[in-house]
Amino acid sequence: MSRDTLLPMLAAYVLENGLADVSLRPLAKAAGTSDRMLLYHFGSKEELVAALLEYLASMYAATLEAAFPDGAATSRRSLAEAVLRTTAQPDFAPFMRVWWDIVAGCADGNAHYLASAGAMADRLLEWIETHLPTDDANPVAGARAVLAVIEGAMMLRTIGRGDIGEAGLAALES
Amino acid sequence: MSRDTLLPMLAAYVLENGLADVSLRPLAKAAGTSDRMLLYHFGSKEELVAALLEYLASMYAATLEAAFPDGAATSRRSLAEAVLRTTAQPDFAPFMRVWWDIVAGCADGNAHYLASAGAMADRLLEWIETHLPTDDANPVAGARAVLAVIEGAMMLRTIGRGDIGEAGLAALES
DNA sequence: GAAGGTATGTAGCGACTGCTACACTTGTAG
DNA sequence: CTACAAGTGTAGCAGTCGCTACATACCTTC
Repeated sequence: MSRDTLLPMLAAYVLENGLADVSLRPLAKAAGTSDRMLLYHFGSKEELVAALLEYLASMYAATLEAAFPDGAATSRRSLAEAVLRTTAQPDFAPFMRVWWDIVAGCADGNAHYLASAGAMADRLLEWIETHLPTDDANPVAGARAVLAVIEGAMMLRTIGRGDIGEAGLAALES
Repeated sequence: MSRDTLLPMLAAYVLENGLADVSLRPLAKAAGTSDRMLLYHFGSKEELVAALLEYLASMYAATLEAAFPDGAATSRRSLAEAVLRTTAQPDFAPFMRVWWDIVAGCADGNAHYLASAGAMADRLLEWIETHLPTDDANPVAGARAVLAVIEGAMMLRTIGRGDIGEAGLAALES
């Protein structure tokens, strides 16, 4: 049982139960070990969470290409719609919950959370940029516009205002 | 010492220290009372937090008109920029931290958080709608577009990617 | 076979959590 | 003046938290 064998199980537990209120003993139980051993391997809870965030970010990067529709979109808006549709799938919900825990952690000023969230946003931005319509006049600006609208719509959906978010996609029609 | 005299002090403490990990004893100390009395007045921690969320939402509504620039904007984009500029002020930071705690709570499925967050989003949407350029062709759709882009930009700023959010404002140019 | 690092189990520390039991003082209504 | 509800202080319950001390295995290297 090393970090590498532990991390996938820890990540699975966190995706199922959230990251905000995670504690060592249930986490250890889910991974078939003890809090004692988690601290042995990771040094402290803080370092464990940092490793976990890094792992989640890499997991996210690996999943991106597989989980999201591929091929170039026909418009900025349809690309945004496709991403939103994908993140609305039930299997995506656990990740979304963890995502907002991470954002809240960033708002608290936690550097580990900031690094992880930034990496994930950058990865999605890059993915968007490569999947814009091939005739997009300004892919760099376009990707940022799409990302901002997507994230806003995802947040609005999270707080029960998905209708506003969907209507907001109209911002991408130009 | 009733609920009504307690709530402003409790809200002040939460704005200073976040909502996610709040606990009764420090909260009581900040309000000059005891955990015993908080439970006496509110029944349970859950009901206390529910009352607090409602209070924060009403506080937000009352602040909106005062804190944000008034008058009609010259364009959707300049309106979004003005709101973003306001929420970037340091005095706004405490509220933003609590805001992301609330969003994370929504992602957890907490009904009280959902109600509060929804109310605040609706209020901001309404404010945006009334401050759009007077010649906006479609204020209803425009307000939703502006809100989605704003929220996305705020989230990106929170995770240290404010540059992406600002570039994303270009989505509002049509 | 001795030595020494790696790994693991058991037990417990002090601090904190939400909450409650009990006693006590008020303020007010009959 | 009495009765009774509202309000408040003290103390403590059972549980969880991150973390540590201590002992014991194992497995490799000399």
